Amino acid sequence: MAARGGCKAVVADKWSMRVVSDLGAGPRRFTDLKRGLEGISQRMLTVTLRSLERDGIVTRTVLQVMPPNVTYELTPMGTAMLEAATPLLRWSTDYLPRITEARADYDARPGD
Amino acid sequence: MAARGGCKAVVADKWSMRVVSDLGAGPRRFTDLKRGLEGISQRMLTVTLRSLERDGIVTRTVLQVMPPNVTYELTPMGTAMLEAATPLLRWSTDYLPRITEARADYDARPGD
DNA sequence: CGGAATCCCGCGAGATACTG
DNA sequence: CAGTATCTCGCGGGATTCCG
Repeated sequence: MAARGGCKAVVADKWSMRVVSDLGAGPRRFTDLKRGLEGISQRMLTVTLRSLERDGIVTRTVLQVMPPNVTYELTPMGTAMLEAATPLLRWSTDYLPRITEARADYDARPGD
Repeated sequence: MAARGGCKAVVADKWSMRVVSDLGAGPRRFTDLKRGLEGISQRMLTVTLRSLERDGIVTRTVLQVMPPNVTYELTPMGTAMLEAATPLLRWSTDYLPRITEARADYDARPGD
């Protein structure tokens, strides 16, 4: 998916799907998103949001005040993407236990 | 999705989804997969397949002959994953033109 | 608050060579 | 054919600092 030229594909990116998923619940501010995404650095959130904005997945709305107020929101295209991704997200949560189990089995095998 | 401990998540990996997608059409041999995946190196295909096997997404069947004959195939879990991913795969092909366009727009903007 | 800029390190991954 | 082993390099991404 659109992976040419060193730019990362949306779905092949570690954080993009999670950000989009979080934004599915409605518009969020930068700091709120950061709080929700355990383990993301400030830099990566910025980079991820810029990329999503560039791809037309989210909009960025700046209120010129002090302190700044920046809100992110899914575009219709972003909403469509989240809807398309929902079955896979469900699969990942449903099957996580089985994957964990499969890994344990694999790692426990004689392995020569 | 199962991203703890330095192991890469299946969907957040550059090649996993494409391999699974290719295997959706039926069992394939190593070299056939490699031919189908433009740009993948031999090493990355090996690594990707090992990871998918470990996660219980594909099976690896070895015929002990010379030259070797190794066939990969989706497990039921792998098939379930592919089915869950289908809407997102469709989205990505459907919307690729719009993403490309959005990027061009973004890059063409005054940019301050 | 929401960034941008800079520094820096580890690992992701290509290239190449060797094997059952 | 289908790998493994090694070496190497680039860049993904964390930590830190500064700014409007």
